[in-house]
Amino acid sequence: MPLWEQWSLAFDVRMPIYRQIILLFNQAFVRGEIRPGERIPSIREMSAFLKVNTNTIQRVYQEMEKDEQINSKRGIGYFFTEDLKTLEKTRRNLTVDSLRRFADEMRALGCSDHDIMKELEIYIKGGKQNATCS
Amino acid sequence: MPLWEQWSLAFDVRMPIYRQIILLFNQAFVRGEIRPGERIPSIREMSAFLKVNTNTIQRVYQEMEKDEQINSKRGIGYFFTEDLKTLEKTRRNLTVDSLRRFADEMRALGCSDHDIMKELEIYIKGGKQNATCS
Amino acid sequence: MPLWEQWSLAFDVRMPIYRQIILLFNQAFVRGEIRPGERIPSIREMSAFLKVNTNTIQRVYQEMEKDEQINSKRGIGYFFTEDLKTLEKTRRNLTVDSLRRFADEMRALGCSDHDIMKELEIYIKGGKQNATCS
Amino acid sequence: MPLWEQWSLAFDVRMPIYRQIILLFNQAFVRGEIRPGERIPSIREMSAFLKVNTNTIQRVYQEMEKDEQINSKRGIGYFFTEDLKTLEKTRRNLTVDSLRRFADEMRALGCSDHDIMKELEIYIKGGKQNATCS
DNA sequence: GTGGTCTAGACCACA
DNA sequence: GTGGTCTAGACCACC
Repeated sequence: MPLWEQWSLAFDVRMPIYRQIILLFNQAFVRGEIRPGERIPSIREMSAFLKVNTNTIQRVYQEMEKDEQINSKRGIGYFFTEDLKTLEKTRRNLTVDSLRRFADEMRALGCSDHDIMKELEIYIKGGKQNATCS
Repeated sequence: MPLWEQWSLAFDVRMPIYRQIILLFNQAFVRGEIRPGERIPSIREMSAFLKVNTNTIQRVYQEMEKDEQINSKRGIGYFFTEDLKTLEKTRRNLTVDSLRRFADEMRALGCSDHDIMKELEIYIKGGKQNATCS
Repeated sequence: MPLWEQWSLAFDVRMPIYRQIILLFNQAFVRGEIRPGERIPSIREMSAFLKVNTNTIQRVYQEMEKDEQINSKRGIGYFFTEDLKTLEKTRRNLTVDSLRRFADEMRALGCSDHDIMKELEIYIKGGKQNATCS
Repeated sequence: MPLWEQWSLAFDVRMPIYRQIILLFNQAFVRGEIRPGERIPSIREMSAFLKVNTNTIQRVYQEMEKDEQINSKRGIGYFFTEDLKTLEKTRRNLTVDSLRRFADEMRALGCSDHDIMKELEIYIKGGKQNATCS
């Protein structure tokens, strides 16, 4: 079963659909579930898989091509880049974005650095309790 | 000097102005910078402070009222709730939202729980280097 | 203890405060808790009791005087009417208003007349269960 | 003929237009005149039908979305929820609101439970006479 | 085309 | 003065 068939899209959670799809591609790429150089489905196939408009997929591929994550070969299809530096750059970008946003949000709530670590530890390990956050 | 005079709004960061303002209110509320029961500026005052339209502030206040964080008294003004449970609920909501989003994002990149903690520690302590994330 | 000291006002439940107060007066009048001809508190006393603006009470008394439920005697105070027909008219008005509104609302939900009776019986007798309403 | 084309709005009956529209939607929903999952007219269509401003409809739809009665899909439209629990919840809310308000109003007039049933029966069956209400 | 946001400005009832 | 509602119209991103 193709990887993307199990992707689920959240319509309108303040992130446009085409960005959600790009993110899912990137995450699968970083997790190693897409091999460098691998062919990706055509726009029509993909839009059928995800049940979204072809224009949306069109835009997804355009943006990913602009970021050099995929290459189009006219008349053949789209292929993931084989450049490992791109992979690494993607990983870094996604990681530091998450880290920065998370740290900023917690500090805005008055949490000290120590609190943040503690909250996260509790959340990951325990499940649902959280500390007092100063 | 009023608290809100130093608030800065980032126009167009993929978050509508009214949501940004709500977030700023909530964060100040959680940090303890707003006393329960305190009166908040009138719609007209606030819109002058933040240099946005009165309707935008109106919307902010109405949404916050629906979440029971403030109460309106017609012809008098808006007042923060005195219910400390609301404060606690707000804190919890903001905290677990951040935690969940962060953990989900990192796991989607293939990070183990141990990796997540390590990445965060490095980010907070060190500055910008990050681990390899498995 | 004066009757009105236990009256509670709901700020902003889509019924202006002055109307709420008039309603409370009328209900007490209909229930027989106010004797015809009885003196009612001055505007200043009443506004102190209910913790509302004197203008609000002013309006309450004006409207009630217009409806001939109270009479003002200049320099002395306000007094409830001694006209029993007024009392009866008030009772009728309040009753049919409630009945009509209730019946209209239930019919708008698709309830038959029989359903309405049944729902009401269940609500009054039982507490919280209600029928299926067709 | 579309359902909503026969809806009539009462301008200025102490209930804002957007609330009236929400109520009409809810009542039609409860009466089963709207199928779960059905698409509802676009904001612009609806504002043309009812001859009110687009913003008013926008507000209607947003409030209904927050109550989980409809879902928005950006660039596509609004759709009624398919969750039957929401339908049932709506029915219950509207019903018990009516029941409670009615019972409270009648009791405030000094009616016993038995009187209330009797008054309602007379009103529904007979037309306009009402009992004496103790 | 759709929904989403924002502005400017008006009017109202209320306190 | 306050909050509440509504309109007209603009602009945007998205599908």
